[in-house]
Amino acid sequence: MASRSAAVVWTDHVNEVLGQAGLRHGGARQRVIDLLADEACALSAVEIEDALRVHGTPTGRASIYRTLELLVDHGLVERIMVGQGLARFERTHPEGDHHHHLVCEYCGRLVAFDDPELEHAIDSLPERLGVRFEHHDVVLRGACYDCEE
Amino acid sequence: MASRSAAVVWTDHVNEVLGQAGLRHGGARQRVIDLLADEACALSAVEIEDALRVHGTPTGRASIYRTLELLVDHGLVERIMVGQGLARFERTHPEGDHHHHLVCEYCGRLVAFDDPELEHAIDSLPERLGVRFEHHDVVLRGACYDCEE
DNA sequence: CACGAAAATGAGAATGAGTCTCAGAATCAT
DNA sequence: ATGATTCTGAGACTCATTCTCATTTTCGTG
Repeated sequence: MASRSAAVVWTDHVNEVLGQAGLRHGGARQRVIDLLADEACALSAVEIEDALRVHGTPTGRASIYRTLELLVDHGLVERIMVGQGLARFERTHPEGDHHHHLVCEYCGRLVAFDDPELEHAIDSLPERLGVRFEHHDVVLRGACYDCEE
Repeated sequence: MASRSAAVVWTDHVNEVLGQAGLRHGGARQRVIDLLADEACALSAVEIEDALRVHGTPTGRASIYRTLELLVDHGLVERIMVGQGLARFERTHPEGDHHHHLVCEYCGRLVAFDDPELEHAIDSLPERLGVRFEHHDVVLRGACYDCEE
């Protein structure tokens, strides 16, 4: 059996989760899902709106935001606050691996990284501090590889 | 010699740093500084604007944002992005100690915490990943002590 | 297949934090 | 006291995001 691409795996997973949640199909939602499936990097809602318009299928802003919120609520997409009131959205792996981001202050790019030591420090925080939390954002602001002088 | 309060120490430090930077005095700026000195918890720009108006000294929004940016640039105040495009501002200790925040998703409160293991993991990130960064935000979203069920 | 209740959609108005402009007021070295 | 420079603030503006509500689509059921 040929191995299927990560995009297809993710799309199937999304449709399964949303189907189990009792949601109906809809054109706008599927368009956003398909776009996120094809894009590896994090998109903003505005970029999604523009991409769909350019692709020839203008889609209402409200539907885009609704879909993104729905996907975030179901853990299918991660919302990354990159500052200045702008959010970017990126599909998550069904396996639940986790990574963080560096926002380059020079070129604006978003660089994902993964660090077991950091992850361990965060995971063990609840017991050390006695707090409970569902989500955590770690955003570094600095220079990406290309913008190092 | 009587020990002076943290607020006074901070205010003196701010005025010294700004004086060395060759800035002149100004009423609006001093009002924002005094308010931040008296408030231990993180304030948003809107809260500062409201507090000054209620205190009987309405202050222009532009001056408030200018002052906050100035203080952040000089490392005297920390900008905390609590999500939804809202920033909160909190004075830093001159000694440069560092802490992070938990945003309570139930009551909206901001709880500061301090954790050496997490701090170490972050501090050692640049050499492990080969990136350079100036700032980092760690924001947890969950339940504060009071909102635990 | 047709019906209709419930869900999805989208155009555009509304919101709200933050930014910008620019004319007038305040500061301070001389 | 002077005047170059800095500070201030009213309000217009930006722009991502949210809201409204009338219309369209979906899909289980008769």
